Amino acid sequence: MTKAEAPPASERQSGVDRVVDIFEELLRSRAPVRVGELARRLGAPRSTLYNLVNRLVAADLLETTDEDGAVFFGRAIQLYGAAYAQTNPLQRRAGEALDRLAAETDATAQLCALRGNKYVVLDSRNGRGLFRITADVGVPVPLPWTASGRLLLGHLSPGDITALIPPEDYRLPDGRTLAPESFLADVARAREDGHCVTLGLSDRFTCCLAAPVRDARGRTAATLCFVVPVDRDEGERRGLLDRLRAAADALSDPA
Amino acid sequence: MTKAEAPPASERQSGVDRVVDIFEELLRSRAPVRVGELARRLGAPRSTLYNLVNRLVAADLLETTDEDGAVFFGRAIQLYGAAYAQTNPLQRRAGEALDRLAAETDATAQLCALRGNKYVVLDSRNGRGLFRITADVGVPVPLPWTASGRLLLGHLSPGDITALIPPEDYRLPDGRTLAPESFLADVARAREDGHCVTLGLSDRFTCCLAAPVRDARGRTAATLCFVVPVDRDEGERRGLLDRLRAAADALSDPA
DNA sequence: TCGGCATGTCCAATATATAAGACATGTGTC
DNA sequence: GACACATGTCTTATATATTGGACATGCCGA
Repeated sequence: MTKAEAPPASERQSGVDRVVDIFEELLRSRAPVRVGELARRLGAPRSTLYNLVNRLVAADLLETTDEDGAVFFGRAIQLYGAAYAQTNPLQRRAGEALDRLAAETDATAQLCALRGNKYVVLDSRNGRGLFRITADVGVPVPLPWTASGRLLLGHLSPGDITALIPPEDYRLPDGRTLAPESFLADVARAREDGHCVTLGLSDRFTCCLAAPVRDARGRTAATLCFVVPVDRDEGERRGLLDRLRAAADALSDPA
Repeated sequence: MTKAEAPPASERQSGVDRVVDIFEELLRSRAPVRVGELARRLGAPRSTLYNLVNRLVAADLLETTDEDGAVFFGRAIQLYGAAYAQTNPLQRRAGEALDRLAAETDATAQLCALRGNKYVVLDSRNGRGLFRITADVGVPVPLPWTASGRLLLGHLSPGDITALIPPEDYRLPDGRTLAPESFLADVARAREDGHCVTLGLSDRFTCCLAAPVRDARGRTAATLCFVVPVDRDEGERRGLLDRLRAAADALSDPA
């Protein structure tokens, strides 16, 4: 879907498709990029990109940074995103749920989903605790690194899962490599349990708790999750998990 | 800039420009729209819009609603918007300031700016008070209806201002019509004072306090504002205004 | 039952947007 | 100074995206 085609693509391409490529590249980069650099990364002609970027800047979908001529997303996109967050039923209701969860528990609460073959945070609220563990919305993360990843794949067969996940994604940030079979077992258990908890997985000091938001067909459309320090005791975790599951169930479509 | 061209435009048009038009129309509409309806509103050929919309849906920039085939912004746009909010210096720092202001005062705090010839809320935090006065991000509002509007026009001459604002925008929601000269005087005074307060302007029961965020040239690039019930006493308002001005000054570029 | 109106897909023709390259200008390195 | 490399603007051609219209289908009301 959002599989980037690398430089090789040297065919004449449609403007809209190029625009999509520009947006995806800017999301990856998370920082302003010069037009020439953008052309290089996309394997696109410079003249084309100048043309497109100028049009997008005029429409306020992109902005040029004052200092150098680098471009990034513009104000219009912010407004479009806000309109989406307010209008999309799941996103809106989840946002309210996150507000409550973060306020009541002082933990970081997030809405997560599958995007391509990665996990992304769609929305997030920081608890008021001292340790503000804050993950970036929209940054792709390997599925095996996360509790939510185990839930989001619940509807896939083991074959589909191994086909989806690139081998390098089993290597955790701390260098350990997860056995694919072990991950498949995690996915199966998460489906059984209806939740998933990881301790010190993506990072030695954090505990992730996740619960599935299901669509009308019972598949995991998204997850709600808490990110807390690992040192919280078993009872606290239990309480957080209960809240999380209740909130996720309330967001789920009726079976 | 974002001046919509109505149906008359029956020339052959570029795909990217059509895409921009689609986005702007969806922002205006704030609800999913059928493709045929979209074509009618934009004065564009149906076949073109089906082509473009299908491409945008595939790229996740748009989503089709399950029930009917209506389309609206998609998840990708949400991620782009979040990347903007996090990366753009003003937007990011303002977001943090809003967090603090809303948390400390239990009022609704907003970041506002000029977009075309209207006022828009760019970002907003609700106070925890009982009266959650919540304005929608991205909805265009006539400039004379707002305190921020008076600050945002500070760098324009009276002639520019009257040229910019359409006559109907002087008519307030309650039916009263504001004299343009009176509005010009308000703008001048707001510039003198370095802030603006309105009581029961856009709505009988709300008080708006606004302070300017200035760019390097001293022009008002945006405003911070509080929205509170009118019944707060003078002293409270004074305190809120002081906080607001301090926060706005901190966001302003060094003169 | 029929007619009117909508959606969504497909096709062929032509106006035009994409692409390639030249050009002027600026900048840092040797 | 000369060189290599970057940016941003223009111009021209040709591959193709946009467009108008036809078509199949479905829904609603008379």
